[in-house]
Amino acid sequence: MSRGKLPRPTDAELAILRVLWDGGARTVREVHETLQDGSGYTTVLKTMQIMTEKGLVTRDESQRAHVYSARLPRESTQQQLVTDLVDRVFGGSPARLALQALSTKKTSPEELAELRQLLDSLEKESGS
Amino acid sequence: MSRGKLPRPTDAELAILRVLWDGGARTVREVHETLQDGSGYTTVLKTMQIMTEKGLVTRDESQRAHVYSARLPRESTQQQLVTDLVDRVFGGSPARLALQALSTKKTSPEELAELRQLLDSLEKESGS
DNA sequence: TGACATCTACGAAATCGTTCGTATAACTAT
DNA sequence: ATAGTTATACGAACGATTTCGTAGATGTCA
Repeated sequence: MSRGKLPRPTDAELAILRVLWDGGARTVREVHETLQDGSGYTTVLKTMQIMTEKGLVTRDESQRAHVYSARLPRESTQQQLVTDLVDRVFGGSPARLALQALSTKKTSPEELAELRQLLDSLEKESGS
Repeated sequence: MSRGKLPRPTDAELAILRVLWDGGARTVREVHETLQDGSGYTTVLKTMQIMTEKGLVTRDESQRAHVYSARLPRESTQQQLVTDLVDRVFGGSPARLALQALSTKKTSPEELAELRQLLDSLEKESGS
């Protein structure tokens, strides 16, 4: 197992991955305490066990309280989910998604500058 | 029913919505023929009936073969799904998602120009 | 009219995601 | 050692999604 493409994480799984991405390796107890949703301890445990089977996380069993880590970095999963959404609802055009995302406003000048920079490098590539 | 916020469409539902967005109002048979996946006729029918209950589509029952239409335009659903993804995996920052989307390349010069134009108008707003 | 085609409605099965109760193992401290 | 705490494992229930078989209604046509 744990070979090949990983499945798209579910909502509950994503919430757990966010905790692992933000804080690094964590035990079930730590994840459960960080998630301040109403879910019970065994619910989080069960979900993390399933995530282990799916290969979404790895775990270190050398201690009594197993220590879980995200298998892929945040950026890989973001990329996967973006590509997925682009294919399913934006006809395969990442630019369409970007336009839609940016039209929600809430973008800081710093982020706008960063985007402009990326646009520059993309145009340089295609225009070379 | 059919009031308030609509649920996030599932994958099968999205495939059907794409057909309705692309081609306008359609009967179950037409949708089924357009979708060249292996799903059976009654599967598509059942899904579209459920979508009617959820309010994702409306239907005209005046003919024997009911005619279905997407309840929301493509853009509204795209917006909903983008906002959803931004909140769930991009810490609420649409610009982060845009950056991730654009770094997949596959963006035409026309789309780049369009993006640059959007950036211009966004910067003008924030800088006013 | 009768045979055939086409459509909706209904319901049931299979799978998945989420939840948690309970059992059991392992550690802690008296 | 014994009681209490904390961990994993297991399995079951529930709802949602996807699938489709079958029944029954409606239309067509020779």
